[in-house]
Amino acid sequence: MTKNDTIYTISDLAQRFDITTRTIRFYESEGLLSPERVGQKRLYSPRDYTTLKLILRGKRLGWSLAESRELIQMYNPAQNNQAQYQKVLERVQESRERLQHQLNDIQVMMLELDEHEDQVRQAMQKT
Amino acid sequence: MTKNDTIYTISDLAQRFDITTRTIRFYESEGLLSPERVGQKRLYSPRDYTTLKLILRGKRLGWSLAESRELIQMYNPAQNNQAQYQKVLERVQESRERLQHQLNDIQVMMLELDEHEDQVRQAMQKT
DNA sequence: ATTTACGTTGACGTTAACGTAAACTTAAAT
DNA sequence: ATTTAAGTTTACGTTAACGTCAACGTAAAT
Repeated sequence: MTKNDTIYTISDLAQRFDITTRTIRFYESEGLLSPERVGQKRLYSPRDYTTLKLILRGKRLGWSLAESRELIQMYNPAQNNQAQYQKVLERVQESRERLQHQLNDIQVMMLELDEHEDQVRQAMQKT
Repeated sequence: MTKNDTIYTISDLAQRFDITTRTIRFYESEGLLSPERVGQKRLYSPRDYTTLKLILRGKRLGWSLAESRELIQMYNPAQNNQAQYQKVLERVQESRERLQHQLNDIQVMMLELDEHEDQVRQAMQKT
């Protein structure tokens, strides 16, 4: 078991993900991140890094911060009994279904783009 | 060439798409729809119907109304010269790339869900 | 004739997701 | 010792995408 103990400052993360520090602090205030503190300063772990990556991926798919928070909590190993585990599995399934729906929407959109490109090309010929 | 001349009232559309009439009027005010008028009343064509479907599909993918408006204009046959056609083709390509990126994000998310489900199931076993 | 149902145009309110600016602290560099 | 750079909290501002009235028009049903 190797432990990756890289540590990021807030501006580190801001640069890497091309967002502002304000955004990162906002996510924390919304309960999506909880970095360590050394005095006043925030210090971010690799775990925080991947959490942030997850949030931004969610944003690109139109997920709200509230939805991403659900996802994050789902990934957090805070469960211990069977009932909790079962709930997590249900949440996983719900997320999968949402993604599947989005995937379908994308395919439809792509088909429409294909058709339209054909039409445009034909119209170009006739000129 | 068969012509589908079905006509919808605003509440027709609202029911079918499970949105409010306010939303439909708002989309019009934002330049996404432009229904016919009979007196004061708005009347929607099959074309308006598919436009609305496109808008809502976009929303499920996190597209802004401004982005959907671009799409809609792209689909509108208002172009006539080669330069215009060429621009449309470029727009089509940009949309495709965005969709492709989103599709990739979805696949990554799904893989992570798979992995996590495995982990949860293993943890359940050990109990 | 008057409910009733559906439509219209303002206009102000709300929420999510930050932006922006002020006032202050702390650590490193000159 | 004091700039300089990065960080902090607090608070008000902004934008997109509608929600929620209010006040009114119109057409069909009783």
